[in-house]
Amino acid sequence: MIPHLTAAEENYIKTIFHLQQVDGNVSTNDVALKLNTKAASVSDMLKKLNAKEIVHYEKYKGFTLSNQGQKIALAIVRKHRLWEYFLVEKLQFGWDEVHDIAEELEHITSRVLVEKLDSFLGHPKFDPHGDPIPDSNGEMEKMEQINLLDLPLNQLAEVVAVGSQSTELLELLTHRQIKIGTWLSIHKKFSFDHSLEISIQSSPTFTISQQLAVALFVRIK
Amino acid sequence: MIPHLTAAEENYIKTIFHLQQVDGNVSTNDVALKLNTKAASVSDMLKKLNAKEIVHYEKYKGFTLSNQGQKIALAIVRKHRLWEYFLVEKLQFGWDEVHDIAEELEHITSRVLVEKLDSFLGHPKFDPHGDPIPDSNGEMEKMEQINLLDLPLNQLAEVVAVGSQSTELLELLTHRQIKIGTWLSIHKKFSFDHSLEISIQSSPTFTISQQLAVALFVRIK
DNA sequence: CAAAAAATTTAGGCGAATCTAAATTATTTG
DNA sequence: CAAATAATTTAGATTCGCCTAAATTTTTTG
Repeated sequence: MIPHLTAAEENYIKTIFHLQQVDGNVSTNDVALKLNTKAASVSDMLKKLNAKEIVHYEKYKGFTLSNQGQKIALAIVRKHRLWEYFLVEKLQFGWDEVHDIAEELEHITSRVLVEKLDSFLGHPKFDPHGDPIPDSNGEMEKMEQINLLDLPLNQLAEVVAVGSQSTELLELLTHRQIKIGTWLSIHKKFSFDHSLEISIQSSPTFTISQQLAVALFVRIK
Repeated sequence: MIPHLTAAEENYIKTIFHLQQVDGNVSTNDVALKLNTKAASVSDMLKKLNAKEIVHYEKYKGFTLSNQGQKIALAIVRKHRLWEYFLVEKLQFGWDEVHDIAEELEHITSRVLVEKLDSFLGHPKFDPHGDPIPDSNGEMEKMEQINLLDLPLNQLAEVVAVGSQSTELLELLTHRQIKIGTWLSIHKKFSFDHSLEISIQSSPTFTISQQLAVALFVRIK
């Protein structure tokens, strides 16, 4: 049913999946760029994935993941995000340090391992960056998230994702005591510099810059 | 300093290390047998490992791990056993189920991951099979272990290792409530069939077969 | 100790994944 | 809309790890 896949094949599948998410159309060059490889290598791999019916592909005409391919992609994303959750919540990594390690861990093959890890972690729904973790059927929560800049005044909202994974952002958010799951509301918006006066939970209000606000995504209750 | 190693190279290093433990002399054929490969492939790999100064090798004359090679081997063994400990203690795997998964996990490269995992697990000294876990310097506890058949009568001793990792053995030990760390003593030895009457902790005495006894290794306080 | 057996290495080849350079097809634009 | 440009694919090579078959060296043994 599920063909055996090498780590390289899995990386292509995951990359195509993610590129499809942001813009339905994916090109050979896009994939090459993301994977730090050359367009010629992508062509080679597309032929292989086509033979395994993981992508629909006609040369020079483009390609998309098959249903089969989508399922595989979701399984890989599931593993990646569960491991990220493990690394941050159990091993005390910072969220900016876990991506590369999870990139390796996601290729461990045991299905039982994934399910036991999921149980051990308490079936988390979101990873440390606020991205949803697919369940074993590939279902995941849709996040109706909006940028903090678009949140109405005095509307209580929960931080659910961040726009980047840089160390600098993490440092600032840690200092401000903001993390995924923090509830906040905006008291005032200053149009001059687009800074915001906000309060989190029951603490005193403080001000955040426009640059910080664009990096935060929230969901209304 | 440490050359980059592929998973295949690491597997050869670990195998040579283990074979050296039991019998100082290791042959090309031994390695081929352990790795389910052919002698010709081992020769190929030996040339590569020799070029990287991981083994000392002269053709037709034999080979051994260099100091460098030993260090690498110990680092791999450390990772393997820490992951086994994690799988059994945290994810509730049976000890007979974890070997193959740990075989994959041991090739994850991050050094800081290993140290954080070690902390998270509480710096365990022995893995679920009773084998010692090297520390980050490659040091590990020597186990002065003897076979249960050689334990003197009425001498209290701790189960520290098992001779096989079969499901059948695990099933029996679970039923008998014996595991790594269990304290026991022998009350009587029957020379007819080499069965033993033993007691664990403060429970009533019971009898175990010779076959079971040879599979158990204990250490005297 | 010489011939047979066993162990080891070399030679040559294969599939996976990558690359560069050249060829082909699609797209853009004057 | 034809020529230039961009995107994509093919051709041919390379490295890694493995294979089989043949050659070589070591070890065993009659």
